[in-house]
Amino acid sequence: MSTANKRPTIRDVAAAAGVSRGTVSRVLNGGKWVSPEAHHAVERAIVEVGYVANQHARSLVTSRSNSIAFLLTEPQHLLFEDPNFSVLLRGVAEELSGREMPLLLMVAGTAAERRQITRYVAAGHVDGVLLISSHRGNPIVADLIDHDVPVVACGVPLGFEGRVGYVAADDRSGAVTMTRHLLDRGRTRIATITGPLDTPGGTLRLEGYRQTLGERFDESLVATGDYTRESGRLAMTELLERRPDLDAVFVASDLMAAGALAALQAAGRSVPGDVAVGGFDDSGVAAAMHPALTTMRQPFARISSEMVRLLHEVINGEEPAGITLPTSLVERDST
Amino acid sequence: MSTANKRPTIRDVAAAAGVSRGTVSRVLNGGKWVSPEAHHAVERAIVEVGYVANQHARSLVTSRSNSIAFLLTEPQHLLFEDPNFSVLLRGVAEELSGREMPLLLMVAGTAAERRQITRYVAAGHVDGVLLISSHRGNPIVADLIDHDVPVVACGVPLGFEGRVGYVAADDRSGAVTMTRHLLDRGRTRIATITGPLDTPGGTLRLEGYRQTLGERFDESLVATGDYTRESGRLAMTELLERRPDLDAVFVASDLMAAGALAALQAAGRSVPGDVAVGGFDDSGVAAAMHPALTTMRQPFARISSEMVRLLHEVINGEEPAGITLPTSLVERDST
DNA sequence: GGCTCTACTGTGACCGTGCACAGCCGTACA
DNA sequence: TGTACGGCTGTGCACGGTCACAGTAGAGCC
Repeated sequence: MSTANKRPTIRDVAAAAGVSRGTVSRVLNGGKWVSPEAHHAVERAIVEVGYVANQHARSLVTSRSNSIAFLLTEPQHLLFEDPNFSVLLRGVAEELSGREMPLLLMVAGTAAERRQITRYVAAGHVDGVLLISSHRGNPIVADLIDHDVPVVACGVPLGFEGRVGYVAADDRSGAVTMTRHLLDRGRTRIATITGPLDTPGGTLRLEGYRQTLGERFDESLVATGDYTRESGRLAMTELLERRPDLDAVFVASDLMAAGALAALQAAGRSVPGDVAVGGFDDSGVAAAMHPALTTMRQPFARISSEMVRLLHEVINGEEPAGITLPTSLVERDST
Repeated sequence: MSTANKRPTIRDVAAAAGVSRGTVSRVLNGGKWVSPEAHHAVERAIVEVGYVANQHARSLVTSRSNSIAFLLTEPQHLLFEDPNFSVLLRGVAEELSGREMPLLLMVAGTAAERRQITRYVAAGHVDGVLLISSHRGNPIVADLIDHDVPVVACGVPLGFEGRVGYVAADDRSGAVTMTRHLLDRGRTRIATITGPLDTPGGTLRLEGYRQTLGERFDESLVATGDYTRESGRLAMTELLERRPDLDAVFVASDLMAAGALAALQAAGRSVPGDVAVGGFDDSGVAAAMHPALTTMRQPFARISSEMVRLLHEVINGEEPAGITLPTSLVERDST
């Protein structure tokens, strides 16, 4: 429309259909208590005048924004490097596009951003928040809880269990599966590179590993990274120094596994000949590595859709639930 | 607030400050024509009652949403794999958080999504669109132009030049710089792996390469990929078959360069000994490769902020401009 | 015929802002 | 003293919807 005509309103539709505003509104919201003829006339009028509902007017009276936020609270280098965020974001966007609900992206890196976002969200500008936050006791989570904002987290929200809903992969049993897999391959000195221990992926995957090894667990085979590629490289180097006899390593993320692989190759160890390497996530990098990485697949698509579904439940007044989804072993060439 | 109190409105602020709604509104929108005492009283009252403006009510009367959209039109595998999108997205989000403007993420993968997004955007639910679209003649761009939606594209919008604003890295001269760099290194049989030729990064970088080689340009040294890692691997394999004597390759993206590197290593060629490899983007993968990749750095942070700035200009009625930003050579170990 | 009940329709109030307009007051100037 | 004017303030209306409520019409029953 290059003409400066105003956008058609519900009144224009009503006039075109020969009914009242109320009837049009009823058709728009489910169409109950509307006669078939009126229903039909309204629908024809809508396409005829090219009507699109004004979301602001609607939100003003319903005090529902019909939008949700995707809130990132990790330092920015992780967003850059870690493909999991992108995958989740894409999954959520896709899930929401079907419901005609826009997704607002917010990044709470600094304390100032955190305050601003809390204000904005608490003011009711979004109906709920999908939270990507892994570190224990993240203050923005407390802020959101204080303001009664519906929240669903990705991964167990350490320090806020029971107070916010979450969707998580089963980190512990995934680690059990991978550790068993390495044992089955005949490995006896299995090391691990964990994520930060104040994150669920860090602590739960370590627990699964420890629980599987039982008596054989040995502190000297444990190193900790921060989910970056570089930290994986450093941790692997450290492990090789400390325990040159290790013959396998379970790395708590694919990206760190990529770093570990580089360290192993730099040290002249063959994979999987000398050392078997198992990852976690099955993110895009896993299959592209050389050798291709055996890893635990997280069901990201399902995590996305469950997060959206659960958030809608919470928005509609349900108590926040916790959903744990199974992971699966993807065998490739590194074990 | 666990109490069910309603959110404070502009009337509550007016009452608390002992002035009228109009005065509060004036303070909120610039504060002109307000006495210092009134101004001060209103500001105190705002924090006292914890007032946050209702964006929906505001949008309803101003018919401005105070939000913009980040619109992705590429097939989803690119979003997964290509880190450039994430970097841009992060940059834009950061730029906007300073302006207290939310960013809506939309993905137009299918034709249905495209129609839905066009409807939504044309209905005025966002003030403007930051467009990530590279392929020539993308239909959604035509849709947006038809509906007079303010648009700023990332990269020259082939087929719509002059009709939408854009911010782009100087692809052509970046390619010239890299090709010259390879010549300076004493290479004489320099191949190239281009992006799709209906994208600016594909065609302009090829032009810069061709222009620099002049007489020495040879069709048999050109192969085309689609910006994915795998396509880089395939193109490199093809080039090696066709021209086993090549001693350098300029790859139009880092991700394809990663694939090319894998193909070279698989073929037993040393880098940079036998073959020098130059990339484009300086995305996260460049420094992590072995050997670390020499590449042309795109100024992503600046591209983000210029896109936001330019979009605001267009929203405010300025004619859409085109901004071209310089790239810079980052020398590492692959050349 | 009067009553109730169901299925549907129209009307007016209201959501929380911005904005045009009118009004007020004090000062400067004729 | 009257008048014009600039700085500041309050009020009514509009934005485009939803929702509660009242109202209508027909069917079924006594």
